Amino acid sequence: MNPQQTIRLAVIDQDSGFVTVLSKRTEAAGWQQRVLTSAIPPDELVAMKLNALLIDLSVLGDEAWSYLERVCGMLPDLGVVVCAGRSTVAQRVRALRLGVDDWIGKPCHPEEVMARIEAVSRRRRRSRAGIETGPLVAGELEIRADQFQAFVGDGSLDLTRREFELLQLLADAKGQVLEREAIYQRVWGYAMAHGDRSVDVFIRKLRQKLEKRSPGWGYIHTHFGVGYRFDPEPIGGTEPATPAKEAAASTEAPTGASDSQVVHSSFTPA
Amino acid sequence: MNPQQTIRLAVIDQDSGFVTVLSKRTEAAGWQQRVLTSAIPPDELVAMKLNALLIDLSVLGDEAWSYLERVCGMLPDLGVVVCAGRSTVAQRVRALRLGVDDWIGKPCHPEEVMARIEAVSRRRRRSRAGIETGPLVAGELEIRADQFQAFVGDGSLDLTRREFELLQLLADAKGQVLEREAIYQRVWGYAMAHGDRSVDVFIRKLRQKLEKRSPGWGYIHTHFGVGYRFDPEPIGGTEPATPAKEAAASTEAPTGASDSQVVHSSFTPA
DNA sequence: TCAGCTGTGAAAATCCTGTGAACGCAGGGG
DNA sequence: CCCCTGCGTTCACAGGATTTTCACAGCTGA
Repeated sequence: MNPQQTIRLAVIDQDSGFVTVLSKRTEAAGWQQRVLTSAIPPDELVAMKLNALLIDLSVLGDEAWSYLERVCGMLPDLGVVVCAGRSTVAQRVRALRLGVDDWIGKPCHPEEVMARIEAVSRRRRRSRAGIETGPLVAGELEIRADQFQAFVGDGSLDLTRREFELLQLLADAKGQVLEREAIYQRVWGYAMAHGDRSVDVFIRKLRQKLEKRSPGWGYIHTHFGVGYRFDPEPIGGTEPATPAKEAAASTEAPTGASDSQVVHSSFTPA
Repeated sequence: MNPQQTIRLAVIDQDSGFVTVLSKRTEAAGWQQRVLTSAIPPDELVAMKLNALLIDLSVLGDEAWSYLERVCGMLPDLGVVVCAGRSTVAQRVRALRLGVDDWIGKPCHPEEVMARIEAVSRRRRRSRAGIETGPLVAGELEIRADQFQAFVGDGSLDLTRREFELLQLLADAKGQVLEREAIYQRVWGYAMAHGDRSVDVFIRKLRQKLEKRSPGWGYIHTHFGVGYRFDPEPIGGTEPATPAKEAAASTEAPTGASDSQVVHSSFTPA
């Protein structure tokens, strides 16, 4: 049901006409997109958790090659597409050898740009899928996306598809509070009907299974009136046998001082 | 691992001038290259263990799209680059969406063609490499790709073509859950029609044959709502001859290897 | 304390997979 | 040329597994 992963794209371009047209299409396609008018440090790109980047060469100026080299070096899993008005074979070859995935000449058709970006991120994903996709680890939990399975210390957790996708989503956004609407949208793939409690029910199932296999850890925290947050935290430690009673009463952990930002549904692509 | 893997390229093109020039360069670069003047069945491409393919669209004629779909479907780890004399945006988009990795217009510079092929195959290092060396062994099963046959301890399993390809695909991805769509795409070569149950039927046939020749082993596991996973695991400790419902009834195996979500192939008491 | 949320347990509704069997097709033999 | 056989595909059904829905109880925060 989820073969097509949403594309998280950043566009670095000053050609507002082009960007506007492209944005309209990407939005319609449900991509998450961020537009920038100048180059930003590669580490900020890392933080954006992108899977594709479209850069107009002219924005980069003299730094172009070194910038591309750094970006490709630091984000080996990012699909990088460069576009440029005029270019020579030598430039294109140089960029491609540097690690850039595709080069498109301008003017170009937005549809083709999108198709190429899709191709590039498809390839990245595939190449990572089988080999050494570092499993997501949290607390005693380990999630392997390629196996559709989650593991706790002594074996695999027995999760259904929805449970797994929900857990994966939460764990992927570790530390962030996700609103129900956003969760529903991303796991179920469409908007949540008014009064739907499915998310709550699945949260409960996850909590039960997690508590059973990995007692003494609080994994999923409720934010009243908002949603849920995943954050593995060993609980007090006196009563591991206590049922799914949450540590919601206890005030916030000292660790998560940084991001208590809520992810709103409006940020979520279809 | 070697960062720079030799590229094994096949070129399908009738433009001898272009091919000659390109060959000179690829040879100088140490690539292994095979030149063909007409399309060959995707399974023969599989046998060639390529990591990149360059096709001139005009060679394909009317079959172009279905051929590309089959090739991209059956060889998801292959970098496919299409080149063509004249083309429209719609054609390029269609090809890219079909799974083609790059599209180059002719005339083009050989150096750029090579750079693009490199870019496309850059991330295609798969663990398949190790498998080529010897037969794939799993449980009591041994699969020899070169002979198109599978063996259990005392003799060969006779599998039909589809059965063999399915088994090979699964075993190749031992431990990973493969979704039905992905399986179908890779074995049949094109997208699965909605409601098609062929995969399930072949899984059953495989399970029957495996259980008959190698009882007491669970080879193919079902992940409900997702797909199948190949992983040889001896069932129950003591009585391989009676895989009744006991296995399912047992709550949790402390060993952790077993997973009650997984439906083991069980033979029905007639 | 109150209205609004969330946790829970269980029933009801859906969806998914295993299975047996029929169908159509292609190749080989008679 | 026709029949037989092996293979791949399709169908319909049954039994389960999973998801959704509901009603109610327990909490939360103002």
